[in-house]
Amino acid sequence: MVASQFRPDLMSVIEDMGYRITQPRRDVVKLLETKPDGFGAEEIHGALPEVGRATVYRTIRLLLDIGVICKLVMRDGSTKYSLARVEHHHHLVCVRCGTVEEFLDSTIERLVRAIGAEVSGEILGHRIEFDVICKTCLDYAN
Amino acid sequence: MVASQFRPDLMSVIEDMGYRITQPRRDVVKLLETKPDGFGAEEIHGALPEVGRATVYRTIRLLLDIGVICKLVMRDGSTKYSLARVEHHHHLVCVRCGTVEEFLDSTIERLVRAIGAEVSGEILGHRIEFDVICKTCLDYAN
DNA sequence: GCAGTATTGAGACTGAGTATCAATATGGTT
DNA sequence: AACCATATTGATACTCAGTCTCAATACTGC
Ligand SMILES: [Zn+2]
Ligand SMILES: [Zn+2]
Ligand SMILES: [Zn+2]
Ligand SMILES: [Zn+2]
Repeated sequence: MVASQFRPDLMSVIEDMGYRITQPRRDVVKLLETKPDGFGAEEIHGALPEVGRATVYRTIRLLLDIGVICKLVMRDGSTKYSLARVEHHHHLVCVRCGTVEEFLDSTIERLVRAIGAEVSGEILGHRIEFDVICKTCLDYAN
Repeated sequence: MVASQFRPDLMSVIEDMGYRITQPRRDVVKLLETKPDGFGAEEIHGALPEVGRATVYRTIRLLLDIGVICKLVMRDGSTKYSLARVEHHHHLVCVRCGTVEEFLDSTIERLVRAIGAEVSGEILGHRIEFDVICKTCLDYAN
């Protein structure tokens, strides 16, 4: 089971994968559903004193495994996790405020597939990432 | 000064940037010029007992700053550095042997520029990375 | 060669993430 | 509703990559 295009209840995705529904998992998931712009692990931990640090990291790993969040390494080297709304997508990351936006473009996907034919070896996957200054930050600068 | 298309002597690039020519820097640069496939920082350090660990990391940072190597975060989370032969390029990373190959495609660059117009906000840069099984690993599997 | 400054190296330190393991919570069963 | 087997938790110790500190040393311009 994988996250659908329509953001189902994350807890039921976890359950469907055969994992148990626990209070810590509920807490973490509930919190990150309110943070669509990407969040750090320690940020979650700080906001949930009742959940152990190890459990926060374990839950993040679990959510990564089942594909409902994505991991992003920012330009400054820090790591952010962000809810995955759609299955295959890329990211626009604002270098100023850090906001993460998902990005889809069928043309680029077609091209990427075409490149597979030209390249020696077999392409298994790809990642595309844009460094941007988002609309909000641009407006704010004026 | 930035690395040219023709891999100039890295030491002179360093000198041109106003940094001093030192033995540790010579050692690190010399070693990594023999490792075109990407290398880890500890790997360099292990191979150069006469150079301090901090200096290895400092030299890597310096080379990143002047743009003659690139930093790659592998799928397993480990970090590799790899000589940059050409200025703007992307990477084909073999998920089996870890070999890093540089990749250029004018079509994708044109497309990426075109996307800039469609997107709200301003695109500053991009990164594209392919996970592949390289020719050698494919052949070896047969 | 000298002076002034950039660089070095040993080692302490940080921060993200993982391993350990006894204690606890969960879900299926009766 | 209590019971059991096991998945999960949390405190803590640990690892690993990378950075900081600072006294000692090496460069470079003069
Ligand atoms: Zn995403
Ligand atoms: Zn894609
Ligand atoms: Zn490269
Ligand atoms: Zn490009």
